[in-house]
Amino acid sequence: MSRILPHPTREQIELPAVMDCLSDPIRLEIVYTLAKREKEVGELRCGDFCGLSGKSNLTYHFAKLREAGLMETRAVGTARLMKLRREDLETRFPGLLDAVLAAAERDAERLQLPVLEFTEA
Amino acid sequence: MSRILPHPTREQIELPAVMDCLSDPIRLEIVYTLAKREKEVGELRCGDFCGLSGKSNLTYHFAKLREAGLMETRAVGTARLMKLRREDLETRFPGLLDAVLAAAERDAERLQLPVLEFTEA
DNA sequence: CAAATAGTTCAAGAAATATTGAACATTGCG
DNA sequence: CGCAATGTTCAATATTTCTTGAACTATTTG
Repeated sequence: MSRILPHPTREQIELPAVMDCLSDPIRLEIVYTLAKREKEVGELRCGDFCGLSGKSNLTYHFAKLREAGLMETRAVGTARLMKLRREDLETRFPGLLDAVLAAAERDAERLQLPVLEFTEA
Repeated sequence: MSRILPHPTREQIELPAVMDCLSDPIRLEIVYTLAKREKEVGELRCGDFCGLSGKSNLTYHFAKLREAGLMETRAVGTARLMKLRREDLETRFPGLLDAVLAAAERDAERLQLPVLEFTEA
């Protein structure tokens, strides 16, 4: 379990890698969920997505998202807390993430995205 | 050479397929070029992209773009004329294409996209 | 310390994508 | 008609990407 997870700097974020991340159903759902719930809870854990796939497969997708610069991961105890790199993405590619999220929202049903309204704790 | 090329209707355009198209360097360059040059020349031909790859490979990528609903292809004589389905994309996923194109424009050099300023005929 | 929890790593296999080249089809032109 | 030009098709291969499970590491808790 590596202590230091490599993240690209803002400038190192590449468009094709970002697009590729968002073209995969599992990763799109992760990003969508992260975006939807970041207002309530700042960060989510790996385990919050166990419904999507097995743990090792999730590790794989999370690595892709992190390496592409879409999210930031920090280790806290035995958990990994993740959040979207909204600002970096917005600075690097203005409007892109929002457009994708809005598109996903529109097609939520078609994409079988989770219904995440007011999940009051 | 099939006479009838299948295109999805506007409503049938799927987000993951669109994102996937735009995550491939060759296809992104095609879309970018199409977008940049549609003001001068309405449509481009397959042959206009021979620099990118071999003809049969281009046929493959064009099919992906067409089947994903990003572009429209019509046969004129022995040529295939293609154009972006801007309106359909804008209606279906507002702001998405523009955000991607703007991102590509910003990174044109990094992505090694062709310099397409005023190519006066 | 022992057990439980959370996630990683690695290797293997499955599946999807991309690339090539040779043969073919259509159309335009002399 | 016959040849050149423009693409398509198909099959084979190469490459990449995704998925799985077993073994492992680190951290917390009792």
